[in-house]
Amino acid sequence: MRKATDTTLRSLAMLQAIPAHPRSKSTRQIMDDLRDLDPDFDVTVRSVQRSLEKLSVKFPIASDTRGRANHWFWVDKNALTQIPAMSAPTAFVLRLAAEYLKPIMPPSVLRQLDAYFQQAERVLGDTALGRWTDKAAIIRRGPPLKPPTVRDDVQEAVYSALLDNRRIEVGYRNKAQTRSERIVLSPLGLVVRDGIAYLVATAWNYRDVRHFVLHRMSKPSLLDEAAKTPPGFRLASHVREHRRFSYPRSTGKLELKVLFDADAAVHLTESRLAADHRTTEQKDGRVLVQATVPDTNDLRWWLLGFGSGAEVLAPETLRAEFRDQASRMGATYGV
Amino acid sequence: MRKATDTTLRSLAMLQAIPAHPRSKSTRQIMDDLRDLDPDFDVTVRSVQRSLEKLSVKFPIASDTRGRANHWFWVDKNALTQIPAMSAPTAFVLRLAAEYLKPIMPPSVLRQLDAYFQQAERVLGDTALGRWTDKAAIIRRGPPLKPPTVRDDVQEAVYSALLDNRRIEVGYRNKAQTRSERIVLSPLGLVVRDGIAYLVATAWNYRDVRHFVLHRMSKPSLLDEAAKTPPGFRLASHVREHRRFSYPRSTGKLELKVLFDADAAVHLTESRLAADHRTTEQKDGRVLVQATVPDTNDLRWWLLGFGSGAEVLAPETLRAEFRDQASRMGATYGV
DNA sequence: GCCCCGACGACACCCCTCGACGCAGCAAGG
DNA sequence: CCTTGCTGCGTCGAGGGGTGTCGTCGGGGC
Repeated sequence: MRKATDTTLRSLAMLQAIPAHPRSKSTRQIMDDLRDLDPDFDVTVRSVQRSLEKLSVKFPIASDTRGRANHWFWVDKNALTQIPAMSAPTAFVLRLAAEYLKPIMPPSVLRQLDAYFQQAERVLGDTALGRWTDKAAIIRRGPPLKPPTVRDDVQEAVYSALLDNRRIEVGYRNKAQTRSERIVLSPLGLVVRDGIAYLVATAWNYRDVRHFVLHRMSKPSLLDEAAKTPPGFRLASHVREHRRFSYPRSTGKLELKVLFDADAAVHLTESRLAADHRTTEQKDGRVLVQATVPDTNDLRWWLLGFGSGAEVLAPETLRAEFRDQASRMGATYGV
Repeated sequence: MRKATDTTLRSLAMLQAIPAHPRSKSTRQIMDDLRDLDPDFDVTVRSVQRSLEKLSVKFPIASDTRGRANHWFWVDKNALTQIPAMSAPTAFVLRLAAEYLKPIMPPSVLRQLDAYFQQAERVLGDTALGRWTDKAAIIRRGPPLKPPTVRDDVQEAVYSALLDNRRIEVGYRNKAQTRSERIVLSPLGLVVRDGIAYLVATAWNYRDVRHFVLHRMSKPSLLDEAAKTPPGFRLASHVREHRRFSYPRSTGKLELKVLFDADAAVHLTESRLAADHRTTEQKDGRVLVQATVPDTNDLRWWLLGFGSGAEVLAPETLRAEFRDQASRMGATYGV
């Protein structure tokens, strides 16, 4: 009674229906999922059992007899096969990306992507002649700040809470790390800044939105209550307005005019500050950069970094700020 | 005469053996690859033909008759199925990563990973209740510099050249963008810094190692000659030594002591500058940070960014540099 | 023009998968 | 303790689909 069914396709769907290790699915549930996916996959339970058994020989899946039912799961969650296979250039880019992300993302967050990075490694291992560490380098500005570590269970729980829109209870240490108290949070969003992950949330039944860093959380437990979102809350505008994050100084834009030393200007002849970015070389070798940019604290921080290598000409208010900075620095260093 | 062969497994392997669109493989070659992979996959050419035909009904693969042979390829290179299926947390992290990488990687480079990002989007689209743009935000320091665009063909050719260790001929515009000349390069490595991709290479048969930015290249053509590597060249040490990249000021380390304003210190109580990083609060509210760090230009740039919010105490040589900077800034702004 | 190679249609064979049935074991409920 | 229901698993018969083989066709290469 074999119908015009495609075993290959069904096997593929089955492999995708099986969850990774900590979770698992009963044979029956896999069959149901399959039928939901495509009515053509409607086969006997016996067939599903047989297929699973067969696949388990060649794929790292295993079953666990709990009660009277067999529960299936992927043994090695890093085992990742994909179709089509990853190409060498893609693997290369993935490697670059991994290198990039390492210093700025919490390690436990990145571990989610380990499977991809490892596969990239495998692909390159097969293809490349030389050693790949010797073919690519990533350079970032600034000292290599080490992001604090986030506990795996915390991270997973926070993601689940965000995904399912549920409340979560965690232990939260205060800044001095002296004591920890349990709090119930309604997660609103996640913000990552310079390797530090903040959960934007409301506590208990309060209405005010606060920030909780993930690396001070412990012993998470997901609650079955729905998260309470303050009416009209939007993460994007919250981030834009909150001083801890974006630091906009005004909503307007600045008509920036800065004179850069030849050394410092090398950056800016290649990258662009804004769409209307213009550079003109001066007689004295310095480079005048003009651009319309948002008025933020970060802009000041970035410009200050050049020290005497960058002279702000306009707007006058910004020039005044820099004059002020210069005089205060002179004071602290006793010039 | 059917042996104990598994059609499902072979089909899966076949799908992986087929390359994505611009490239393609003949039926014969697919068969050979299959046999190389696993001797059990040894079947007639006819069977391979049949399987391919069947798979092409359900998968976006197509054939192209060139000469007398059929060449197979993936039509939609964004079609990516993987086993096991991507979990929601992984998709979320991938989204975060994408957001992170967008401003600092050349767009054409990132496009290699589109398939992954799109799949993450698909997974989240199924799972998430709300809109995901409203649940995660990435914040970086500094103004959003726009990286220059790299031509797709250039990028692909450069990667291939690096992977196969072959020479490459490209058109290269000079800095003023006035004229372009053809050069033959032996690629040694790729360096990405702040969104700008540099190909580290030697030109023609010269021995000196130079840097070529990818966004000034055009009309690439891969040559069949092997790349010439200067004896003893290692990208990692090259990057470390070359002043355009890493800017180490000395090989030693600095015993850094800096007083930060309370505002500025918020960063440093969470992230760590080095393993031996210590912070102690002073009576006046400022925070003393002590750490042993590498002696680089970037460190200076980063510290300068805080302006009068950070006072370098030790080492004395660095303090002298900052005093010098302060006086020069005072001069330019006429304090 | 000859020859080789690859695609493809046809066909027979038989392995492999599928559904069906039955039995055993376990959990829950009466 | 027995019954009921569900699941796993062994077995069996059927037939469909995968497989090798052969023959034909057509396009390049020499």
